[in-house]
Amino acid sequence: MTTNSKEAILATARRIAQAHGYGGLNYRDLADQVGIKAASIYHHFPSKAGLGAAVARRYWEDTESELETLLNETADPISALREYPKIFRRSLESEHRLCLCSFMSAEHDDLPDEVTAEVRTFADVNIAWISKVLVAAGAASLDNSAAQARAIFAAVAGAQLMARSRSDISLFDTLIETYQAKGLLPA
Amino acid sequence: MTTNSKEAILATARRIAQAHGYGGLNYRDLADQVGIKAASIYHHFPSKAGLGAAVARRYWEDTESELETLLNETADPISALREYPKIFRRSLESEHRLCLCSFMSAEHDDLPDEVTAEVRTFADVNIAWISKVLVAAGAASLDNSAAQARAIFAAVAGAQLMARSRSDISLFDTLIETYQAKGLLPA
DNA sequence: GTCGCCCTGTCGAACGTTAGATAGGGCTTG
DNA sequence: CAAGCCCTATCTAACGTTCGACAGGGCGAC
Repeated sequence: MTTNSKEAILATARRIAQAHGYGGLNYRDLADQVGIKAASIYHHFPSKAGLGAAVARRYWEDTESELETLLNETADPISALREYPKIFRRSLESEHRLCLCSFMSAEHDDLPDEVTAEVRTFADVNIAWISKVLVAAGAASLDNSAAQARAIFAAVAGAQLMARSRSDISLFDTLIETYQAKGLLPA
Repeated sequence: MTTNSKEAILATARRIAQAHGYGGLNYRDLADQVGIKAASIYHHFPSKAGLGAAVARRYWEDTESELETLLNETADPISALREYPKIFRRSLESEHRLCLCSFMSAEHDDLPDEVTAEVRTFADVNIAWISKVLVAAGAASLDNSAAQARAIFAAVAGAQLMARSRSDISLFDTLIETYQAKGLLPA
């Protein structure tokens, strides 16, 4: 039961932040959901800014390994790219949650610098992966793969945001299908 | 000077909400920027939920007339569509502000119902306009124009969100260019 | 072995600040 | 005078944060 609290705090804070943002994350609700008291959180995370940064860092670390697993376990790069939007879909499936990076991007002006840095890294990780897979699939050249990767990332994030605002996962699916029909994503 | 306060409150609240969201909008800062006292706002808006709804409603009303003007003053529908992303670009230009609808979509779970309804209408207004112009331009058929319009709206909103998180307007421009290159937007 | 010490994890209680909201009074305009 | 508008003053609730304390385990000194 010792170090489990720290992991439980991280996981729960991530869930809350995906639904309510950094500003909507508060120590009392977080502590309640973890099953400890608010003051106890300070033993593991000395400030909200540090907690937010730790949550965001863990978020992109998890995403990074998830993306690598996806690439390794998929037959070819094109199939991996086809599966990519499902990562965002899964957030919607479980409690209408948003990509942490999207929410925190909106909150950009009110975020501590250490949090902003981790949010930026999340986008970097995604873009680097998409870019790499695009090149491997022969769907983009080296000099324009980054631009295409950014477009894919922004479009998928926008689709998730819109689907969430309508509480309609099928809207996310049709948006992705339209992107595919237009050639922004591989069909 | 009578009704000017109400308009000033609306305009200032809109600016604040575009930068900090509904949750980041508070009566004291709003009153300070308007040049009155916080309690005075209650004379015009009896609750924060009502204020938020009024701001969002005014936002889509302004956008609706702006879109009609754009369509009327542009030579052809295709040109109007090409100009469409510039509406989102202008928000970025003035103080890195986000589309109010995007910010409030992220905050969806914490929004009063009356605010959510207005946010939804903003998206509806945009999609209806894009859909109409797509058909007029012959760029989409009647039965799939709505899907394409939704994809355009979501992608442009995503581009704005991403550009803002990097504080880089040129990133927005290159994202739009990539959308155009892919045929999601008319080139 | 056991005593004393420190470290870890958690807690209750309170801090100062700020949130939205209210009551009541005083201008100004017609 | 009455209505519209804005004020001062205040409230309750919630925020992040701090503090002192307590339980339990590990560990070296005696």
